[in-house]
Amino acid sequence: MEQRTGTGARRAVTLGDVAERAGVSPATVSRVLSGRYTVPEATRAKVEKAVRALDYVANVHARVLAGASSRTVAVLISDVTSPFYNLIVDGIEQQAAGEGRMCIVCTTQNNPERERAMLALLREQNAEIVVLVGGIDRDDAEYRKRIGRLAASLDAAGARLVLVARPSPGPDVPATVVEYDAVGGALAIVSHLLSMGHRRVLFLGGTPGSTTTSARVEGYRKALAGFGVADDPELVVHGRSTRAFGHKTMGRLVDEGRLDFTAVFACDDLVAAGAMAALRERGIDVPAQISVAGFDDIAQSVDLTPKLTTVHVPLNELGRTAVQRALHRDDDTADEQHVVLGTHVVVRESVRPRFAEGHGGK
Amino acid sequence: MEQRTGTGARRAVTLGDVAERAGVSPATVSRVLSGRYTVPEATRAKVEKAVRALDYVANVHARVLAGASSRTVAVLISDVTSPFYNLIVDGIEQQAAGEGRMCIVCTTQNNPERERAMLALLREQNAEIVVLVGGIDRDDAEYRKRIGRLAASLDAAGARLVLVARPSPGPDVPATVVEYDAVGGALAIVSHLLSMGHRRVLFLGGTPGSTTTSARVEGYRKALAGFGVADDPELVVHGRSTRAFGHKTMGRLVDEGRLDFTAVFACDDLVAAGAMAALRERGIDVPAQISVAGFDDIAQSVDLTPKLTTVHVPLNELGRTAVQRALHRDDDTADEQHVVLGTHVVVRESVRPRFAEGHGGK
DNA sequence: GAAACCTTCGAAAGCGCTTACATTGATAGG
DNA sequence: CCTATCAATGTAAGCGCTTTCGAAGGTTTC
Repeated sequence: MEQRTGTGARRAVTLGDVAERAGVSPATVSRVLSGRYTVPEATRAKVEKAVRALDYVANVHARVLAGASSRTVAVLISDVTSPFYNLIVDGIEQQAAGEGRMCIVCTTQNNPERERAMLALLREQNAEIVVLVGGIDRDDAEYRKRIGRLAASLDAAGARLVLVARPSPGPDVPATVVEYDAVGGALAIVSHLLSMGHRRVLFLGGTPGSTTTSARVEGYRKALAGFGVADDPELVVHGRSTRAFGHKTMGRLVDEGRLDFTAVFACDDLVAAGAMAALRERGIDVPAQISVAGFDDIAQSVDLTPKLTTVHVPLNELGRTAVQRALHRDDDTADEQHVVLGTHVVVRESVRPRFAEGHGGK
Repeated sequence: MEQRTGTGARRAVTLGDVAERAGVSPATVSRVLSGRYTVPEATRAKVEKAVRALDYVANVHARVLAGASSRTVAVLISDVTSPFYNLIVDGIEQQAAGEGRMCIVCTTQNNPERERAMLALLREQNAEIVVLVGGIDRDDAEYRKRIGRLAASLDAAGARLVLVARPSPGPDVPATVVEYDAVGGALAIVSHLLSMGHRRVLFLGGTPGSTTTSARVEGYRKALAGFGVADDPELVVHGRSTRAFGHKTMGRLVDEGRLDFTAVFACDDLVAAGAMAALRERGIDVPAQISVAGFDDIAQSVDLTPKLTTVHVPLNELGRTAVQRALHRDDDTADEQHVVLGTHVVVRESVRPRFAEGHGGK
């Protein structure tokens, strides 16, 4: 517990208090606590008893200042509310906890200004590793320079930059990168759509230019090319990756009579959910009239009606792997500092062959 | 950026480096940075220039150790993945960010052992406020004692304990408590069910004994009493608050022929989602044959089929209010340290009058 | 029984910062 | 012109810890 001086001023129990109570020096207490020294059983017992009696907890700030590791993993995401980020963070936290690390999770709310401020804060925190999660809006030279600088500065401070679900900024940047195969996933699911006879496939959602979107569009185009289908720019409609966007935009498309597609590849499951809701409201049956496919395989996609056919992304594993690789980058067992995890199509109910039940698109 | 000495040892830029470069003393740099002193414009400019030139960021640990505030909000939840917690954390982060605070989010993974360890870690962190989110498994004397001790110890260290969506441990405990009206919400929605003619209402899910469950059960019982309906213990089936539990248990109930209810009040929306899926798989129509109501109003409840009738809980506001009250507890404007936010029924499609379409329950 | 060694543990420096106190030079008052 | 006053800034202590260094005492070796 804490002690109060007569004036009401307050201070926490310090290592010195423990030392005094145990009848040893502060140095000995520190040694017992660190656990990395051989301390005779008798001494250790005395110290541990005093620690318990005083309910002592060390002051991290002092500990870090004196040179110990902060044993902290800092995570920066744009939005706590998104299931995509959640699942990644969950993986990060599980692994971090398993390795005895704390997690600091911060959000940028999609505000570049805030991202910058947060990064500064995280640098101050002396985190062991700093994890940046999720795609970025533009992968340009300026961004690469910034990230390179950040990586170098963390590296210089003995910390490690980790990029999860975000492309590598280059091989010479000292960072751990853990991505998933977005192009492959998009290629696979759009091929699935095409193999079911669909020829006009709407690509819906995804901030234009963002790395996440680009990869998914690339897979989409590759699939079209593979099937010899022309790529109609009219069929790519970008926007924010939210349920609201999917809902609003699909509604507008239908209302404007632009229903010249028989399948939709939504940039992610949330957009797919919105789009399906909009179609249902207008009496258009999924999948009988229109097939819908998503991306990410978030938990709720099995609760959509029909159950969503989508691309499974190993989100939890992404998080776990990132922390594991970053922490053990000296071990020869976990040496790889750029890993790409595989994705795969999960076939459920929202995709059906074109004209399967006598309905056609349009 | 950082500097390297010849040996490859590394150190970050310190305040002293800035001072040297600016040609002033460390104290002056500190004064400029803190912003709470009148420093002549010329000096301030010199210092700021040096700060920028060296890309200096202060070391929080040193800063805190020397007595400054950590400006940190620590949050403890059991699971990042749950939409209920997410939305609360989102609110906490928004408010914290608005007030210039960092957030540290930790999870206990529902492990009491881990919760204890985390609490110790958080105490070490010298957070300004420590927020505990969500109900607890048993509100007994032992728990109250523990929380009382924690509150006192934080208070003694100048920090504040905040309880969100968790009942108050007593009026004399120095803590900020922000709850929602769970009993009222449950009362309202079960009354809604009863007013639709349902008489046998299954209560599904919720860890038995947990404060969250207890409050919801209490509202359920009150509603029954209000309508003069006997409370059949057979109709209360507890379990974990997950989709999986709702799915499995509802499936089992149906398969065992225990379908002697016409409505279900699920302890939360996730359980409702699972239950609805199980019913659908067995060809039982919701809401024609069975009505289902949930609790929490998480985002995905509008994407269930039928759209879920549920109780809206102001999760985001819960988070924001908590931080705001805890931080401004001296202001007379925000003085209230125990607030209960209201809940309300959101009527959607999953509840229908009993026998509405010629179907009966059972 | 002296030399060599090991074990145990205390003294003290120092991590990077804030701040109470000291110092300086300028301005004002008598 | 000397001193009181004040603004500007430097000096130095100390926050609570880790860790190097060395002292003290015990054990082994020949």
